[in-house]
Amino acid sequence: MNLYLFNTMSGKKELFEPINANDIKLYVCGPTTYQIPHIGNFRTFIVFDTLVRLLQSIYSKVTYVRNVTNIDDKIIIEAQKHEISIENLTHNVYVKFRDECNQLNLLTPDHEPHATDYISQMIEHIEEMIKNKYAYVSDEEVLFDTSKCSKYLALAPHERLDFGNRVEINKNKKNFADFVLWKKTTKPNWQSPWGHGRPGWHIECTTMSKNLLSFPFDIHGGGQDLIFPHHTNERAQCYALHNIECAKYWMHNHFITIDKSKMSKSIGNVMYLSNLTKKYSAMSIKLAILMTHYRHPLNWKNEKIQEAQNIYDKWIRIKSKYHSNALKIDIENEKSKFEVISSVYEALLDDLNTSLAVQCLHRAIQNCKNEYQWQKIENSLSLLGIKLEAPSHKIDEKAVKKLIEKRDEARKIKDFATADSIRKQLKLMNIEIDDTKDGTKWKVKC
RNA sequence: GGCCGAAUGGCAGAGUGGUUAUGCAGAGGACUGCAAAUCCUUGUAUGUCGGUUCGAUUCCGGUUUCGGCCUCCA
Repeated sequence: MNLYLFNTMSGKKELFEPINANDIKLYVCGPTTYQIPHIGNFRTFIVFDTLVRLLQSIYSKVTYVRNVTNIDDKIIIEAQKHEISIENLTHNVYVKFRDECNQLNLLTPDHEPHATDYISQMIEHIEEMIKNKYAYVSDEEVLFDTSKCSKYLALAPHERLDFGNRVEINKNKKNFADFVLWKKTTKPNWQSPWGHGRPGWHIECTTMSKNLLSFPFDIHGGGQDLIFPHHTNERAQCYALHNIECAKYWMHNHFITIDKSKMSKSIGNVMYLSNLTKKYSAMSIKLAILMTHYRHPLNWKNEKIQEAQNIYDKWIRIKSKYHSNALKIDIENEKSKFEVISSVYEALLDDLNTSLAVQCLHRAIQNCKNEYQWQKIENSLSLLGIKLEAPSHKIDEKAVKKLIEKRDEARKIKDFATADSIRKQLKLMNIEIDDTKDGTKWKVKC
């Protein structure tokens, strides 16, 4: 069983060979909790959720870390805007974020470190970098000296470091690409050897990954836009501390676009899960995202979610067939609980080809003959983190049954006008009915 | 400007040097009082110009268009 992953570092699909097969270590850059993440942000978390599930199916232990950046300029601005404390803002956003993760059936990471819990370790690391001559202190900040890192642009070889005309030049910097490790500020502030201030963005991830996973770890993931400068700088910082690569494999997902423009808060073309779930189920939104390969752009359209919703609804209907005993067979042992559709698995092992995996699922579902095979299909779906569950609504069952009885009576005396009007009434209650040989069945519309 | 990526049927989207996936939508049929669902049948595609090849959607080169990164970013 070989897992191939596209490594940004080499620009190629590579055979995944773990550093230690007894404990696979994965770090994914998580949300900055100034605003609830939009669906584009969630693409990353959905993609790496699938990766973690796949890794868990192969290896006995997977340590998954996804951080929470809870200190950042944007957070400070947002808190001021709403006249609330930074702690309140970041906590509120984090709670909502976790709720949306649950709706999307995302695994809870083994560690979800909050940046503010690691300030003292960040300070230690910055001190060490200064000692190793990779960092220097200016009037305003502590800066990282990128010229000391010979392979600084290894992850992003196409970047150029001579575009000074595009950005305001910071006179304190020795090199244009140098970045901030510690910024001297009064609000919010932590004490440090360089005075009051707060850490730079890049050191946060380095410190958290070092503390929870140690270097080097297996996989570092995130959105494509983090390649430069964030991940480039994380690499550089690890070199400054240990003179090694921090991660063996770097994985980056492409963006969600709307009208071909990247979905981003700065453009303002964002979609939020809470809006989408008013019309579509969270699972079908997840399915819609997994129907495109993670390294390809995903242009968001309502038609696309509707398609996923149609597919998901159909799967729910098919599932109910296998729970009706009609096709039940004896399952010999517990084995089928762990078996998956091999074509689905192979697709996932090939650089997480979730799109192909869904297509293989269509075929498997089409050919499914018995409950044993259905179990394999559900196992395969769970590799994608997709649960087949009809949404639960508060329904007055008695009222529904009464209406259906009334309709059946009308049908018996061929009063179809009354029968149809009752059906309309039920439809308004979000109830779908189905006239079968065994009588009228009803269910809540997905 | 530098670099990178993409281009496939109505839509979405994989794979593949030769038999042209798959899904959604559409059309026709079966079933049904009518629906819904289900089943059967069905059409349409590889941006453009060259090259390599017996054969290219696939490999190579040019070109066009779109998008991304270039210290806000998933």
